Amino acid sequence: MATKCKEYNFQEIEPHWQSFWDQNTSSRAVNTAPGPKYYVLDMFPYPSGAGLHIGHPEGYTATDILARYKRAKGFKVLHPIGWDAFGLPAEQHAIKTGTPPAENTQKNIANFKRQIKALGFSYDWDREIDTTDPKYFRWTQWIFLQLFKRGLAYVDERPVWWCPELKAVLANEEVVDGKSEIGGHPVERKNLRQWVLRITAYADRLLADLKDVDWPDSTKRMQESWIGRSEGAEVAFTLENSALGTLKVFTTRPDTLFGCTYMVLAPEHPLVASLTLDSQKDEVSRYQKKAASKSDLERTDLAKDKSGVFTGSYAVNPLTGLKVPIWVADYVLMGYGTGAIMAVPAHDDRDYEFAKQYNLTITTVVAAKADGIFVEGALFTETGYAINSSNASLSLNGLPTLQAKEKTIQWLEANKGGKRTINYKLRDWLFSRQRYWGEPIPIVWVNEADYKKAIQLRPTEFPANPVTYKQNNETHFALPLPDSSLPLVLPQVETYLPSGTGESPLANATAWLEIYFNLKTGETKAVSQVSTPPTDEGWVKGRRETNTMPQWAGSCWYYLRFTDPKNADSLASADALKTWGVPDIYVGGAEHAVLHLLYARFWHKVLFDLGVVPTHEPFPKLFHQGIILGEDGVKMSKTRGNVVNPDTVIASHGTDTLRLYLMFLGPLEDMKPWNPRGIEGTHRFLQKVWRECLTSEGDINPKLSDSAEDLPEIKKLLHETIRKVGSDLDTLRFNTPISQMMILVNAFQKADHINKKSMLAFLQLLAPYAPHIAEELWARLGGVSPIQSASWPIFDPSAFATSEQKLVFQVNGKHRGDLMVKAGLSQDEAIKLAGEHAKVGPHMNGKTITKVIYVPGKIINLVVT
RNA sequence: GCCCAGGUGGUGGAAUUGGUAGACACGCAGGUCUCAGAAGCCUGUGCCUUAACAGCAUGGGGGUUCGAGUCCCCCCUUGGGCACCA
Repeated sequence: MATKCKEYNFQEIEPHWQSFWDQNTSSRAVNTAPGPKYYVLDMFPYPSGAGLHIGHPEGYTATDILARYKRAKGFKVLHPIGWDAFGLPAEQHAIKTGTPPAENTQKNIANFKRQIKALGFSYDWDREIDTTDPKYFRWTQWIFLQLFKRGLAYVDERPVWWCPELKAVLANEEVVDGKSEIGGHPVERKNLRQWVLRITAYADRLLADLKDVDWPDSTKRMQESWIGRSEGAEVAFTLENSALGTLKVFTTRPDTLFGCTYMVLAPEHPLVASLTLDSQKDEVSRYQKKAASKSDLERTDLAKDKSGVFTGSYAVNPLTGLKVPIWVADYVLMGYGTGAIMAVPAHDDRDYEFAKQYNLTITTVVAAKADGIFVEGALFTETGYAINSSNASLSLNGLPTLQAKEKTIQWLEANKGGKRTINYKLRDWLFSRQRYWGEPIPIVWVNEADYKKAIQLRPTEFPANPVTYKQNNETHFALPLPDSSLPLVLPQVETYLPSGTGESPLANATAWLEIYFNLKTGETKAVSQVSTPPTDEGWVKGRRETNTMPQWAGSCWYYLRFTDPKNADSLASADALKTWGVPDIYVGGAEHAVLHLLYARFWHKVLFDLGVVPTHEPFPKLFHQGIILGEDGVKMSKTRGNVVNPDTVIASHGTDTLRLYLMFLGPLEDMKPWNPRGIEGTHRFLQKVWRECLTSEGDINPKLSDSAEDLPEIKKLLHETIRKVGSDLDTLRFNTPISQMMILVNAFQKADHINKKSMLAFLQLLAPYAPHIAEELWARLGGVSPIQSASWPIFDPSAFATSEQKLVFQVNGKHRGDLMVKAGLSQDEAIKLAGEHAKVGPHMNGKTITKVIYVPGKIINLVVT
């Protein structure tokens, strides 16, 4: 039932239809519904305390348009939303106020939900998910255990930001200019025990499978360079002190091995201590200390000047047999390759710069041309031809770089001096946070004897190699919780402040932390509440993991949960996954181009290997909406005071106007400034639509006729509009259909009568963009609600045919005039008309036509001299 | 430094992929209606000059073509990403 508004009263109309859609479950996705499926997904938001800003509804409007369009086209549509609700701000708020983060998070979710509902998005609210809900994160924990079982999760000492003053580990964003964000205290790097996921094991597949997804090229390229695959060789250099074994390096240019005149170790390299001669000890350890105090950022920031110290030791170049000095320098990173390099100063900028600084030998072994002419001691980093590169058993001279590489690798492999290797920039994923507000990691630490007992009882749940760490000479073994004891929920704590030892606040939740654990049943008892330890078989004593998961965890698989959000037996049923699969389109900001999308792909591939999901990629098609800038052309921010709140716009102009305007602003993918004045244009458009349908008394406009045929121009325009709206939506162009609809309505306005069916068809085209007004007018003109259940209009190509076409005249390529001509005009007739044309003729007078280019119905170009 | 995407009126943007540059809208100016205003409607609006024609114009310069915003080369510039990855 429509409202009875006389004027376009959006404040009445919008809530009215929102509750109608709610009651009619218009946007519910039904697994068993007929028709092809269409799964359209937004990147779900983090429900911050600040509420929605105008950037959220931009992407959400686009996906809502697609959802409504596809429903009208007969698809069964899955269009869900949820909350990525673990996160640092909630924790910081909890520390400040003492309110449990869960409480504040729920408050923020309620506010986000209210705002999103006011925008009229057709989400299936029955499928709403919340990553902090134990029913949800039970499966996040389950996936973690699958990773653990497959040896893809391990613990390692990793450096984190540590603030001695606050006695807390800080996240990157909590460190500003080397000081803690809170209080401005100095921070340092400190090694702490961390969980790490072995994403590098999937590096090759994460790279190769990019070819199978339809993503923006820039995003693919970012992932490619993040993974950073490079081919080369590992070369083992014999050390002068043979007791120390060999020094292994990675190089992408094995062909330049003859030109290696020194070597460099990263300051953290394990061989530094043993390679440093006594005479150099002081200098080297001073250098190491200096390097350690610098953060990664500083080390790369101060990259202009190279620095390093000589260890006093030498290695032997396997090809030249010459002694090469071994240096320590922080331009070599421990985290990449082997943490040591062979330096070829003649053919690498960094080595060249370093060699110049410390007067090291520079030997040229590659020349630009095959004739071997080169400038001694110059830098040449490109590929070319090998020179000065031969010994008794190998000669590369004259070979182009590519072949020289191959030949060197073969020689190395034959002489056991090295091997072909592939290296990745990608590092394993640091997966733990020393925080309260995250998914608890479902691990209990036990001693070796108890671990062995556990393996006997539950042999399938353990990785091939136990995950352990050592503390105070005691080795702790990671014992996974059995499935039956998930979810492992967060305990209530008295304070959300960090424990002070570098562990999370969970380290203070003694009753939760120190437990007796039954290996068979998963049952637990708090040590503090048991006077005598249980002695029955299966009980062991353990300490829970105090780290929690990072915020990425919950967002790594949420798109799967939407297919079956209430399932208590699995993360989603095979049937639901088969019905809905993965999103047909995924829309979100480009700021997640690397991390979220890479992590989600990694988990998806693991789940694929486990047989849980049927596809090897989670997001076959991805689209990034651009950022909406403030009125001043700068990114919106509270401090600048240029933030636009959707609530304000909805109150003043209505959500239909807002949605339409967000799309009208420009291509979805572009970065574009918000212009508060422009919104009037789309609002006027909707008012014009209203007036064309209804009189000022709210009755059907008498110019709408049940019987009278439209004029051919109107008919043509309507069908062109049907075609354009459809084809543009299919190619994700959301701005141009609006212009076309405006052109149509301008024509409606000028016509003295319109066939009512034409107006109804137009309302269907408008409905995905401005669903409330379209629904209202549709009902007032006698349509059956909801409008999306009426099948999408089909355009009739015969309506495009006209007897007259506009022909453009050009003389020597310059536009000189145009004329409506009959269809099928011959070239000779066209030339004749050109000569007679008042504006075209004079340009031809007294000249000879030497060439004619005629595109019938479009253009004729006369070349004259 | 390297990689990527852009640069079109006063403003946001359009241009069927080599065929009328500036659609559609904002803004502005004039008109109509009105006692007056608002809303609506009509007209105009790239630049320069003009009575008019013409000329110029898609960041700049060159090229290909009958014809270039669109294709090619060089340069400038804005934004994004990476950054001692051997």
